[in-house]
Amino acid sequence: MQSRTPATRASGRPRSAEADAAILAATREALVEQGWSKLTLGDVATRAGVAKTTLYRRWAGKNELVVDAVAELFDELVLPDRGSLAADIEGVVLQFAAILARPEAASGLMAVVAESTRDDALRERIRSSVVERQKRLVLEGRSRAQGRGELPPETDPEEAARTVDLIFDVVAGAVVHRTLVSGHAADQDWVRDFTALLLGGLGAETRQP
Amino acid sequence: MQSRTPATRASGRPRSAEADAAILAATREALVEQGWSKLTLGDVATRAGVAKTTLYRRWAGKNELVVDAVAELFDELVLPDRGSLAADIEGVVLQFAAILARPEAASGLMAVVAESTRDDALRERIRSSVVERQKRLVLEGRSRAQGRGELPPETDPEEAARTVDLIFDVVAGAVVHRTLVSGHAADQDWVRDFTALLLGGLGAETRQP
Amino acid sequence: MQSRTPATRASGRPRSAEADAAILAATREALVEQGWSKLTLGDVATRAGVAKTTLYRRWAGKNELVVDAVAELFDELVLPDRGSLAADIEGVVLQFAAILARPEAASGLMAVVAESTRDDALRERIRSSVVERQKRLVLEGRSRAQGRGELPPETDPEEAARTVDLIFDVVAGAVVHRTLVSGHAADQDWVRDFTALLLGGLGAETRQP
Amino acid sequence: MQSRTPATRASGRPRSAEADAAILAATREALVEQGWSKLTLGDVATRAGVAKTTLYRRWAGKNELVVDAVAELFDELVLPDRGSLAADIEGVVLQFAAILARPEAASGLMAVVAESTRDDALRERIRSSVVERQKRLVLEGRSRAQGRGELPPETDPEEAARTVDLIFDVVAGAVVHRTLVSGHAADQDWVRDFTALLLGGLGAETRQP
DNA sequence: ACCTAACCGAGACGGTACGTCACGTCTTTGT
DNA sequence: ACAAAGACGTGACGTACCGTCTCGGTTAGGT
Repeated sequence: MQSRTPATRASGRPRSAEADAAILAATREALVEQGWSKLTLGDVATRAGVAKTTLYRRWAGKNELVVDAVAELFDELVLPDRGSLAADIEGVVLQFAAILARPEAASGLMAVVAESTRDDALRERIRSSVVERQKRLVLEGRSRAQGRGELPPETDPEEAARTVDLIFDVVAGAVVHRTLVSGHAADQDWVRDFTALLLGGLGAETRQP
Repeated sequence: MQSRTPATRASGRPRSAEADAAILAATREALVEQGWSKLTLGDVATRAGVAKTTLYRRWAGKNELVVDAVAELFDELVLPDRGSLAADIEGVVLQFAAILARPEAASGLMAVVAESTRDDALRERIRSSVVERQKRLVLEGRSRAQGRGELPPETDPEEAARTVDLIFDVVAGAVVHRTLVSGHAADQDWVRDFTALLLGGLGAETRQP
Repeated sequence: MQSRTPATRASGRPRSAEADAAILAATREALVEQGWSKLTLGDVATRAGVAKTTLYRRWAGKNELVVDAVAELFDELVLPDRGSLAADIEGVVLQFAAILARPEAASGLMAVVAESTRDDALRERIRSSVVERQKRLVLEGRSRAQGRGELPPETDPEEAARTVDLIFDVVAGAVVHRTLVSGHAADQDWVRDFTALLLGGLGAETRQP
Repeated sequence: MQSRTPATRASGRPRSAEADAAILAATREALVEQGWSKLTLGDVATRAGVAKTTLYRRWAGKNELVVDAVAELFDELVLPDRGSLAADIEGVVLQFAAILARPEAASGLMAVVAESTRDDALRERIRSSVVERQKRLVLEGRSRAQGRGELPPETDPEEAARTVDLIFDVVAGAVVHRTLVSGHAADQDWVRDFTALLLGGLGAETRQP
């Protein structure tokens, strides 16, 4: 995790860069083993081979640390090109569901969302580093579908933005609710049903004046 | 709350009935003022005019207490009869959004959902006392729409159940995501867009078996 | 145990006589198993097959209960007639040491003595039901020794009383200290040495007015 | 108090030296005001201007703390040189009685002795830090008396040790019993009588083969 | 043969203190 | 100059007993 060059002595502060990665990895590891509420910063520091002070020097607290640790997980999402809008959506929703099914994501993400209801800065941090960052997938999917002729080009840019937001709320919300609240896996069958509903709704919506 | 069996002889001093109500009210009050993470059971006990031990005698911990306190909030949901399925859905979704916008609901609910990712009993408690309990609204709405001829009578009961679950995941999930993650109110306009998407999707789904 | 006044009308159900004995026995049992500091009145009540209320109706608290429970132990002391004052003393001191070596006596007695340093009523209760009650042994021993001609008849009654008190303090104190503080058994050898010292001291004292 | 080994590397912030003294002083203060059974470690910590955790970091519990707090009291004992063995003994016994008459000593000491009947480590702690530590007085008194010719030089070292122990049990035990159980002060008169008895006994004992 | 008052068991109640844990801050020493 | 180690004040935790208070039910007098 930290020893890369055991030959060269590390005088000064060569540590800084590695420490960040080690801490975030340790945070995810601790989330898996203990879950949000039993995760302690002291334990994270120990796992990362770092002093507690070092940790506090870089993050304000548990919330901020976990947001950063969890946000990295979502960067692995990619929009597959399966030939049709429906298939593309199904693919990315399944990936999203797979990430959410991982204990470090589920436990950590919901907890910081809960905290963010009383902490605007935290909500903004979540929005920008988790949500907004993945909106690229919706945009990319739409433009690809437009290229295929499955969707008409948007006319009103403002309404288009509203639709992106709506889709995001529906997709992310439904998968989260299915996985965490209903307690069932968002598996192939469910994703197919859900995608059908979503596409049907979008079609209907776009058809209406 | 949990006593089901008056069959067992009631020996000794009976539990105070008022205490339960006072504790749940105090819990909601504390949720509003402090939020989940700063809510302490000692404080709740004090607010309720009750000893900490009394509280622990009835609830296993913070999680269970908050589930019960929050669950009561959702009992006030009613399905309005506005003449059309779309209007009915808009009405109940707006009510749901209004409850979620209340700080005691948002903070508490998300937190216990986060906790429930590592505690199956807690998830089940949430499901049965919050989610399942409100599924009545979907059922009632559907049967009313069927009466009006807006929806065909279901043929396959199993598929019908799956659809109810799907609707619930989509509605609850979308509203929660909109309110808590995106950080925008689920207002009239948004609800209208969302309802249109949902109904369109359902129509499309039922049309193409 | 303490009811002296049958003057007050005895209406209603009378107190169970068996309960008293059961409670005191249970107290001693609990003292053996848990020791003073871990002895709880709830546990004593359970052992005695009695409700906590019954116990509190009869004793003011742990201290008073333990004094009564322990006091009974010392009633089995008898002054043996072994033919000489020295032998008599050795006999009774050995008996006393044997009682003190029992865990219910040691743990309980020292604890209530400690408590009695801040509670005059408790000290008086200890004095009257434990100490004063056994002073009979000193008196009996002295009169027997006088009968044998080993001790002269007392001339000054006040001084005689003072001597009895002194003997009691020395005997009881020394055995307690040997057993509990020094942590050694007050065995045959020690008792012989101690008795020699005591008798020598008494002889010397009475010789030199 | 307990740290003896500077051999172990001293890393991290060292323990506050002042805290130890403040805690022991606060303990004695609380013993005076509340007595053993109402003394709480939380209160001691508050009085000492120290956190409860600091206290628990250094002492295992109430018992150990009180032993250390009380032990310091006995360090002020000195053997006066009054010219004769009897006078020396009277002097030191009076000092001992004066210490025992102080509420912090009486309440605390008896209580830990009571506890020690079920805790060998505690008894050993009491023995070594209270009892054994003051045995110096007996040794010094004897050697001084031997210098004066009041006592013969000991011949059998083993018997001499036994005698020291016996004297200690008799002196300490008698004073404690007089003070705490009989409830009378160990005043000048009583000490004179007691010393006479003790010296007479020792003389008689040493005279005997 | 009832009354009826005091007893009894059970167990919930408002409290207090416990001993532990994690927090976030602050000294130290070492490199 | 910064990092590790770890002690510090703070405050909540969940538990254990305390001594009191209902409860429903029992048990002996006194009438």
